[in-house]
Amino acid sequence: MGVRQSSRKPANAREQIDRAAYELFSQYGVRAVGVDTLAARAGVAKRTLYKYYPSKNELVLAFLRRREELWTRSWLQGGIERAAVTPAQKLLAIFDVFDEWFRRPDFEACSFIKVLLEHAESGHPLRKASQRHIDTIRLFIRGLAVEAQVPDREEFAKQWQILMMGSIVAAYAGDLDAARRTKAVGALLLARNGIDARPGTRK
Amino acid sequence: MGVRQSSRKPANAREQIDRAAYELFSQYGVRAVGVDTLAARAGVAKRTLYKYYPSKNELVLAFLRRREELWTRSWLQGGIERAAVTPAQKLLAIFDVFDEWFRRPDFEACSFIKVLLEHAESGHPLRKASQRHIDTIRLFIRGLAVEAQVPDREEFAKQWQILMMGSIVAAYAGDLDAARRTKAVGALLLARNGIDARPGTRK
DNA sequence: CTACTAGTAGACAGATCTGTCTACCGGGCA
DNA sequence: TGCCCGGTAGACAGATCTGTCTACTAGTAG
Repeated sequence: MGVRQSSRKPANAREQIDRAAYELFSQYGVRAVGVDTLAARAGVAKRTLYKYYPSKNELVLAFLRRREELWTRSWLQGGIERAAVTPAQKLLAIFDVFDEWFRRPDFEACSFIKVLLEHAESGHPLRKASQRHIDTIRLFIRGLAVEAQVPDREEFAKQWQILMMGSIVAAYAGDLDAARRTKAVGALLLARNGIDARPGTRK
Repeated sequence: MGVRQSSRKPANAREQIDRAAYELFSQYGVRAVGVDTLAARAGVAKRTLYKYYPSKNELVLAFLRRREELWTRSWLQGGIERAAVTPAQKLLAIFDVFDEWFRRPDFEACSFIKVLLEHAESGHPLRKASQRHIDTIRLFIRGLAVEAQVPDREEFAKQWQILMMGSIVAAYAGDLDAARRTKAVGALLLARNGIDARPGTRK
């Protein structure tokens, strides 16, 4: 029975694996999902999975890379670019994008934070990878800060990321308005840095 | 050999269990620590453990309660009371206490956040318990906001907690100065609410 | 046709997880 | 003396976890 489907859907087993990993890991966390569950969800034999990824760890690393591509770049950065024009407006638009995200019934929080908190051992490859992905996001913020001509870019970017991560955790803890609330604090921080993000310019 | 020690250290098996649970769960997270490891660390038979707690879940709930007592009340609230006098100063002192915490080599982040993020299922008892413990902290903040005569206490408390949680995650991701950075943002938020926390009054 | 490639199904090993159970020990107490 | 009580050590059941392996199949290229 299962045999027949192989000809109907031979479409890259690898892509199926990556998709399933993305769905399951981002929703439930990497510790909570086993490779059997994963293979089943991907509609793929466990053997095939281990052909592409020599260990679950490698698969998780690939998941984190995919998360950066789909979540960080496509969804977050893309959403911001679409929503705002000036760099200061883009910074604030992060929280508009978050606002919609927090209200989705399947809101899953940030995978990088989740993986980071799941691994206490400081040298663990998954922990280090999560840190790097978090750094990547901060570098993006820093870029916007530079464009916005914030005096101390580094300090500002770190503060802004603290706001972002705090709002995500708060939303996961049940505060659906966390994005709106955090945006207000962000506006204060921008103002303190001499940036007025709400000029007469439309949108 | 192990027999002899029982008479030397009969001191409440239960207390030993609670201590071990606190150490291991707070450091490594609840999913990462099994009951065997826990019983071994407590120097107690697994049977004894299951006598006091009918399941691991119950043990984790007890751990969270203990965490609230030791971390939230004793350490955090106690530290704040000791460090500051006025409510506004107390709010800012949170980040002084955090600053020292973040620099400890065994900095373990917030157990409530960890447990929350480890359990995706919205109705899960551990998730709900974590949310309640996070609520407790916010109520404490809210109390300080009331004392400080902040106009909108609820909104302020939620924003302040976002700052707190964001700084903890940032510190766990490697930013040792997260507390100092966040304190600066907190000062902005206080100022916006008409509170000047840095009067001539000493300390 | 042959050989190769990509994949399947699923058994298996060995570790680890939660939770239960038996058999035992030693001190306090009536 | 006899009995209970708190605790120990560790075997066990059954699930689940990562990772390996065999035997098979279907499609494709030469």
